[in-house]
Amino acid sequence: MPEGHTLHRLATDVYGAFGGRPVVANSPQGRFAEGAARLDGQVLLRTEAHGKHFLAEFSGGDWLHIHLGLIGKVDFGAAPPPEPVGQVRLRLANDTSYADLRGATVCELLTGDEREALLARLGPDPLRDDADPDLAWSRIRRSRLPIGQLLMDQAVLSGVGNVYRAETLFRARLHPLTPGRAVKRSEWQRMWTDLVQLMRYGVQTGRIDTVADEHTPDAMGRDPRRDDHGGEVYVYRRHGDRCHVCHSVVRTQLLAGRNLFWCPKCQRTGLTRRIGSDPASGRKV
DNA sequence: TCAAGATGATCAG
DNA sequence: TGATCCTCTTGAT
Repeated sequence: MPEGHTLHRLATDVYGAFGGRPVVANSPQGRFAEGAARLDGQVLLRTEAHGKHFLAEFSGGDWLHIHLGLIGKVDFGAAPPPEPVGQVRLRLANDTSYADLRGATVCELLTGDEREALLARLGPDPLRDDADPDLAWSRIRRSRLPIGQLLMDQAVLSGVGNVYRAETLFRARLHPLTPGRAVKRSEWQRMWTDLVQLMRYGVQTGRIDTVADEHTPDAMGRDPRRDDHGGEVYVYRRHGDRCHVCHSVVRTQLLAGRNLFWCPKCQRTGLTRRIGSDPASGRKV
């Protein structure tokens, strides 16, 4: 679930359900009992998302900070809330709604200064209007690490997870193991523009759909993807299946502990460029 | 019934 | 690089 678009939706949804009013807060599981007790009765002033981090400002001066990690989730429902099911770290409620947080890797209260420090170590977020893609570029162009690894580094840019990484690299026809310093500036600019567009669509729909019109199930006469909440994709978790474009078998490999997916034929660009050479002379394969 | 994974990140060595 | 944490779902046994 949680890539950047999920968190931006969450910020909107939490404010929609609880904004401008006092909340009832508790921690049925007990692990956030102190923090919840502190929030209880405070007015929710605003919510925001930066990359994969959710932040909410309360009238008492506290910032609620949530990071969903790999498995965290928030479920909304109409009041009155039922008995909590499973491990509910935090429940927010009012007259009309409730929301249950489960499985987050971070659920804590921050001061304003701590929030600032958190934001200072995040790279630009394609979903934020104030984001500067050049900040990410200045890191990428100097790094010998694979672009596939840099895209997932939240200090380089924030909000991109494994699905957007795989898909944006496919759409750029760039091999995920291309060293950052062998990526051309024009390629980076196209990828950033693409990420902005794909992730905005994700915020609107809650789905990650990355295939062009001519590659949809309807257009190609194949069954729609049905395994998860994701939409139609080119390579993410499609290893062993045929590429929609060239019919090669999609490959997978572990990189820095995460699964990488790519098409060996469509994504040959960049792989053989020599590190340190003039990017303009980078040879396409 | 139970282990393995999963759209994440941190820490030790 | 590997171990670890968080929770729930899926698929094998």
